[in-house]
Amino acid sequence: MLQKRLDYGFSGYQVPFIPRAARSSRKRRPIREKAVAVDNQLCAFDLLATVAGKLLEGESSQNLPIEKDQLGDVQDVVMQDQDEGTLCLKDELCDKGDNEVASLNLELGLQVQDQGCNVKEISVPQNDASPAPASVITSSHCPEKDEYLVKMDTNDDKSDFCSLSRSTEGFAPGHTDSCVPNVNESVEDHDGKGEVLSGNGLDMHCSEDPEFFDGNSPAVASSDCSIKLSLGVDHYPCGSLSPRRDNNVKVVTRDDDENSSECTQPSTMKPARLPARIGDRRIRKLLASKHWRLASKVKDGDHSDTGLRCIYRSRRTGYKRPRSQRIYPFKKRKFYHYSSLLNSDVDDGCKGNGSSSCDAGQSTSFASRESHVKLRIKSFRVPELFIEMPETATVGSLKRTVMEAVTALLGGGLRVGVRLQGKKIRDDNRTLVQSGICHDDKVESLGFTLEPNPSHIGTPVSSEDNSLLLSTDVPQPVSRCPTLSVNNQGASHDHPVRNLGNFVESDHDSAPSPAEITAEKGSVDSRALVALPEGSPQALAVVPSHQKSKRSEMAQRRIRRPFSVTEVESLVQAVEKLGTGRWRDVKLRAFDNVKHRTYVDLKDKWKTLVHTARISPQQRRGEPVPQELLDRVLTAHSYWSQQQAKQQLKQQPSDACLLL
DNA sequence: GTTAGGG
DNA sequence: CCCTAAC
Repeated sequence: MLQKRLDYGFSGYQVPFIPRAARSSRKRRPIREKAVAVDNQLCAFDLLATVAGKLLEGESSQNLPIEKDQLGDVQDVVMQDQDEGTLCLKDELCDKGDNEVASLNLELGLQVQDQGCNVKEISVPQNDASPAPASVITSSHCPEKDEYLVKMDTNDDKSDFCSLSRSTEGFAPGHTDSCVPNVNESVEDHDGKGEVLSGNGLDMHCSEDPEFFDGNSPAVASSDCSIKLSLGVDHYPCGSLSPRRDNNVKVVTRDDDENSSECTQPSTMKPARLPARIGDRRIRKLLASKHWRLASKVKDGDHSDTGLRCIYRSRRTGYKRPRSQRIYPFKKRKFYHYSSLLNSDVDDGCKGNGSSSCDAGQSTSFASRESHVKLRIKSFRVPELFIEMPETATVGSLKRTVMEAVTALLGGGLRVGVRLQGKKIRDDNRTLVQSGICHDDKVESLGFTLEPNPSHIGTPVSSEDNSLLLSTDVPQPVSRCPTLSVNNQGASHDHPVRNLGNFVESDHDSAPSPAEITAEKGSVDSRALVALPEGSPQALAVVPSHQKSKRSEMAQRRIRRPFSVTEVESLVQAVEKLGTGRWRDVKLRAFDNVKHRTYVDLKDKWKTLVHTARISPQQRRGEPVPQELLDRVLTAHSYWSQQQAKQQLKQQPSDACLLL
């Protein structure tokens, strides 16, 4: 049966939780128009592209000028009226009545090297709670003409999946203007009418209705790989698309942890060759389980777009969390735009045919002839970024921050993982044939993931500019724009007990680093790349987008700041002295100058320390705490527990007396 | 505002 | 870390 991919909404790279300008201010500039212009004229070079491209050329991102036209979408939303770093975020972005959050949208073409690797999409999941690592989802059975085909010699065990041949592209320029598919239509298509979402069937149109894009109307979009085409690079005519469109990487924001593939612009890039991260900014992913939970309820209950909802559900059986509420017109537009392109191209292929026939054609076309394996990387998923900045930060710094966040993410030690039928292929020396990556049936379940590179994890991050610290807890425009104050390192108080001097700058130490992000994502990467089984309903990705402001309405969750060993040491020492139950004193004693550690935090930490000390070392996670410390924890805990018991025993009699 | 404990 | 009850 024909599967179609219905995707909803995310065709952009979003950096959530940056307060967005209020509607009023947004109106000042016709975002939509601008976005369209940018889209159609293809003049908005991806920031990402810029980063990656420049980086590939050896330039330091620090010196990367972010031109306006390169940041089309970003500035449309956030950087209004700004002239390089003079506008206060606070003024324009934070102190607004509506709680909407801004989204930095990076979505442009990535014009990197001509590597022949087909990166169809980079999606940035929104949901941090789903630590889905970057992932590449590939599918080889149904390349469209605008895709790159990964062609590999099955005997070449040294093959880099990026060094592959690529197919030509053939975008019809005329399609660039039509981008919004009719939702219902798409739904029907998916329902198995076997009609390929293409040219006519996919009569997309650009809706100029802002509301349409405002996240209130679910929309659909792209054809999935399930649309079978006969393969072969040769089949496809050279693209007439503008050069800019070529080698396009789409950055898509997603907040689900589900694997999904999306058809977007073909592109090339060298994911693994990006330089090391820029580590001096705090980037952090936000864990907000409760928010998501809440949003989830809303999603399930409030959506009346039945059709879409159905699809949504059927598509995402393992769905756990709501997608982003922050969907913006331009993003969708672009997305649809891409979709239409792709879909229209499908026409030329085996239109309306089931997958089987095409698959067969494919397998014979290359496998038997050249013993090559052609892979199509349908989607790259890059972990989401959360950025937090002080409201007083300048727009210029915001730009730099975003730049660095993206750079850090892309360049910060990502490696490629290969999965076949859900199983990780670890042996790099095996040939494709040996690994079973040679028959199309297998290739279908082949997936690539962008995984955190172990060698990069733990890269120390330091910041010399506190005003630019990135962190994650800023959904709320004003209330919590963190005051990342510069800790006065020299201000050691004359406390009776040592006030861990190194805690003073603990904002640095414990602030999340890009490495942390990747690490966290990686911890769950096993789910990240499950190749989409053909015909599986998950080919659909329709996302309701109503919960737009649900999250922003809630107080944001603080960033997670794991206790360092030093902090634990200090905590233990204080508790040994003061005992449990006097957390305020503990705080004052040992963490007085550490703002982000409240006495509740200390109490919680002690709780977990006790627990940690009781479990086997194998069960422990995170930075290992020296056993010596854990022993002290247990000792102190038991001691003070006894003391408390005694206290109560003492009081008991008196209480009895009082009662009498 | 603190403390304690569940989530 | 969050949330809350209880103090």
